[in-house]
Amino acid sequence: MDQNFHDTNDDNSLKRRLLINQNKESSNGIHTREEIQNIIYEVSKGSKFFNNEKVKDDLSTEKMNALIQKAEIIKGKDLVVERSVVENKIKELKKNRNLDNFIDAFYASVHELENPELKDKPMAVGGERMLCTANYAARRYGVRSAMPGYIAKKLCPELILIPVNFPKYEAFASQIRQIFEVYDPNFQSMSLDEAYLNITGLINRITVKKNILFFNPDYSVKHNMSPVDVVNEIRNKIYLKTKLTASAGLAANRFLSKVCSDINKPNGLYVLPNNVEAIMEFVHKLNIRKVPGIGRVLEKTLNGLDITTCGDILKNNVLLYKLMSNTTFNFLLKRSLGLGDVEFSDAERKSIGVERSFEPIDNMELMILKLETMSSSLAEDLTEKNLKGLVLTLKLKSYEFKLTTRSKTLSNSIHTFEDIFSNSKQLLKAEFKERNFNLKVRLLGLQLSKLSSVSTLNENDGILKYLKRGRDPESEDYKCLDSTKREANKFICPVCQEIFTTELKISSHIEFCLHKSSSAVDAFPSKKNKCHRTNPMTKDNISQKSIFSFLETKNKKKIDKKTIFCPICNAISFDEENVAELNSHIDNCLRS
DNA sequence: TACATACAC
DNA sequence: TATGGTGTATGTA
Ligand SMILES: [Mg+2]
Ligand SMILES: [Mg+2]
Repeated sequence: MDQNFHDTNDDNSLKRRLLINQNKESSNGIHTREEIQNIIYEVSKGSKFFNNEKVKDDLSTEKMNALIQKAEIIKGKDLVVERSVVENKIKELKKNRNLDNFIDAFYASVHELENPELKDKPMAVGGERMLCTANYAARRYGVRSAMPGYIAKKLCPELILIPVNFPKYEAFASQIRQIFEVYDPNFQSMSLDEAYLNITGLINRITVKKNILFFNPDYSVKHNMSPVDVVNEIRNKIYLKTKLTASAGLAANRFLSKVCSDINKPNGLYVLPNNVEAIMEFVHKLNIRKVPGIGRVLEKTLNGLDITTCGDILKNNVLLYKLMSNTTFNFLLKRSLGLGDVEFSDAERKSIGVERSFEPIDNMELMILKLETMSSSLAEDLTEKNLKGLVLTLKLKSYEFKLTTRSKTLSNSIHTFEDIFSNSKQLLKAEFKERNFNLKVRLLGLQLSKLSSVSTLNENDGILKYLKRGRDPESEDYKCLDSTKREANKFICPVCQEIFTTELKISSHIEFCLHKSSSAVDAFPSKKNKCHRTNPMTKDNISQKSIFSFLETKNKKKIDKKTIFCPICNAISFDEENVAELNSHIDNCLRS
């Protein structure tokens, strides 16, 4: 067990908190981890930032200790029912495991874009106040992205700082995306330097170029390519085109492939075979912090319960079931079984905003000037994306790093500079008054949410006449959708019900969907019941005719519903088809 | 609905 | 001297 989290006397917990991005251990480091930790701690000590981190860390320690106490009580109990509920969940998850997909996670080493002469010298991109990335020579010293440059220099006095050149990185990223597009038109880029590709269909029989499908029934035979061959072909093309190296992970879902892509950095590939034994062995010893979605706080909490690996999660599943929220438990359980989330594409934007840090100011007129600039910038972004928003949020960070947000729902959606500026001024003035005109901030931000589109599209064009446009909250057909979102310009695939934002995208998608089989997806739909994406490219071809009959039956309500009573309280009943709701109820019933 | 917190990149 | 900006999800009241 990690003693650090139980002992706050020498600030070990805080030290670890300050050690951002350091969890990725550098193999041949100059300093030990403890040395790095102490240097950062000593340099930071006493600053406003440090003091705020201390407050937050103490709060999270308190919460963790409360949870540990609760755990002690639970451990003494006989949890027969809970155990069986969890076992059933596991059974269900295992039943739905999908090992048919080949998901590829890429990470491009963009820091290699800088001067080749600097390759062997410690170099970081960014400034004295903040770094974006660092080369491997610098990482050996403990220099990491998201670290202030001046602290990095304490770790590595000879560190060379290179100013960021965003357009340059974007240009290279765009080149790489052009390569990705050929292999998976629905690839997801997570940032400039990271992306996921689903190459399953490519392995089977289909290839795509510029949104046009090419069917190659004997693709894999003709080219004799394995998934690994495809990944290496992509990495090679990236290198030839950009001279950048890329590391990659290949596995059955995004969670696993992402973790894998981190193993052979830089310029390497790690393959996790698509079989249950290999996957279970892999996650058994996987450190929880490596799991996307587990950050420093959840790591600390779980460590407090003696949980450090995904194997520990599985071992303690009944305890976690009682201790964590439903959502968190389901998430953890899935990861401990090597399962990812259902894949979505084209998730709609939910907010758009802008924020800026500056030398702390306490003068309202100066703050209004900042708001003016940001309102203008936000209005520009909204125009570009054709959006308007109903809720305006003002974000303030005090000179002591305390965060506050103030929001209001407007009578109408807004998108112009004038509307944003005047409403943000009102929010700021109200806050000033609220604080008796004592307000000193180092950051201001504006955000619009509850977005809708300004323009409209003709829904009777092309394939759209077969689709439902927008979302009708009254309609049973859209039961799987979140009824709170009612914006226009959503195109819903009639086959798998996936949502798209443009006609082009859905037309392309439907082509895929028409050829999918009924194979299982990775795990089950998330709590929000967003529409899942089945494997779009698999073996069984479905004829055009059968698809349209499928379309028709899809809209018919089911009859002959059976009723099931909650086995715990026996008081509430559910429809047979509403298994998710029943499960959720049982969870709450057991927890209370 | 409003706000805070956690997380990714 | 000095610790980012953009966006999503979730818990709580
Ligand atoms: Mg993590
Ligand atoms: Mg990145």
